[in-house]
Amino acid sequence: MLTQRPRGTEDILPGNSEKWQHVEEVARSLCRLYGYREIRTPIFEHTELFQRGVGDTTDIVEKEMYTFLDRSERSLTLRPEGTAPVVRAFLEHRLYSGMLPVKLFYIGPMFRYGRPQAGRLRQFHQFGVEVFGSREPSLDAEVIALAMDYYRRLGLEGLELHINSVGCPSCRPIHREKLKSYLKDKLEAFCPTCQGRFERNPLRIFDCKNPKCQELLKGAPTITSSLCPDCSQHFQEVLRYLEELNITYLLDECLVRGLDYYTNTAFEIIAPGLGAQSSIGGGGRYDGLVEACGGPSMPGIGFGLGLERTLLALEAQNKKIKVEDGVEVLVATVGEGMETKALRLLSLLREHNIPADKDYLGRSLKAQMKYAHRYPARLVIILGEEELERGRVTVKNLKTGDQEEVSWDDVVDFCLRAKECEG
RNA sequence: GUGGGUGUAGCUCAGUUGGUUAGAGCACCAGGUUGUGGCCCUGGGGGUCAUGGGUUCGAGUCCCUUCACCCACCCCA
Repeated sequence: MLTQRPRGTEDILPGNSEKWQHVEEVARSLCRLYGYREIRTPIFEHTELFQRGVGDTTDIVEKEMYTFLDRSERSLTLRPEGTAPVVRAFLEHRLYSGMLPVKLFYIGPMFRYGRPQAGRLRQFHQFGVEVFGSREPSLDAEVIALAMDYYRRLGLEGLELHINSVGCPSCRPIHREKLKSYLKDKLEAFCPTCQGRFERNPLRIFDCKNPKCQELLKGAPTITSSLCPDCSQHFQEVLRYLEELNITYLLDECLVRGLDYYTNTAFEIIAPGLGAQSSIGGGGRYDGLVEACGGPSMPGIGFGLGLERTLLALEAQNKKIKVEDGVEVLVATVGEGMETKALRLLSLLREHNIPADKDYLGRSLKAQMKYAHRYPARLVIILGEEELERGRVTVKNLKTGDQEEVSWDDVVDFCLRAKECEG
């Protein structure tokens, strides 16, 4: 269908686009406060970047990527997430050879092919940050604090911060094996889904909602108990810093992030009451990713927040975003030959940064007044033959209904003053 | 990707056991005498009844296809 947008995409229309501008503006100003600078990477990248960066056994890479060949037979992919492209740019431009740490943020569309649902689109938007060059636990705390601060400033309440440590390449495999050997002889009793998870990602079994599976999991080894001393200490310090910052968290040993590159700290932010798409953001540390992408050994940490879901959460909590609309002045005309004067007045007002507009449908004065009210406009300047012959115009304040004649030369000043009064 | 629900004007919905030119409210535009909004009155524009096919003398109404959205799962943002 020619007039139908592709499945899983959205048009952001006036009335809504202002809300997007708001959530983006809050993100930008917050990043400035925290010392993060914006990076803009391409919408598409070489397919291999995501295969290596995200992990080629992940669902994202296996079945959710928008991959295509360009005219030179290069395999390209619309970015499904923000971290791998930022890492790529970080390496390509050798940002690691400058001042560390490098603190970056991005806002933009991501693409994943899946069955759409509310809060789950094929083209969706994320606000994310990435920091390279430090493995200090205090940085983990800052990154999490930034995410929580963002939601707080937007007015969201009752969010849950789930946090866990997924260990490092030296302790995670050990835990994985411990868990598998524990589950091995009980496997028959688990639900089919969990049996499938056993080989692919045994840690995911903890996620199962089936009460029978949960019962069977009691007594299973937890990741916390398998962490190596370094990881364990790092995690404890992160938690301590969070407490110092008064950020409440939920220790969630079931939390396993879906992307391969995470190490140590993993977290997820949940907005209860959003249905199945209640996870509005998440992130974690990825100390091995930069090196895996061919760069130097360089720790990293970041998060990605879903903007559509954030907006949904705001709506669910009845947090209205003020939409700025209307104009300061609407110029109305009466009689023939007023067009030129109206255009000149408009350009004069706009030169003085007074938002102004006029009717372009040749409406009667009555209809122009109605238009002004609907717009809405604060002032209407009426250009009529009678006044203009005396070098004057009529200015009507729609809020108070007051109306007075002002000389043409004073109109701009008059509007500026009126604007300040109501300012 | 799996299972289920829904689909009539821009929006919210009517539409009787299938039966003439498919309706209402809101919104939009114009009038209600000659230079001033909200209310009221009158009129107007706008729908291939999501799509393609089938059953029937006849389908918005019954059956199937496709598409889109919604819900759950999978996964995640």
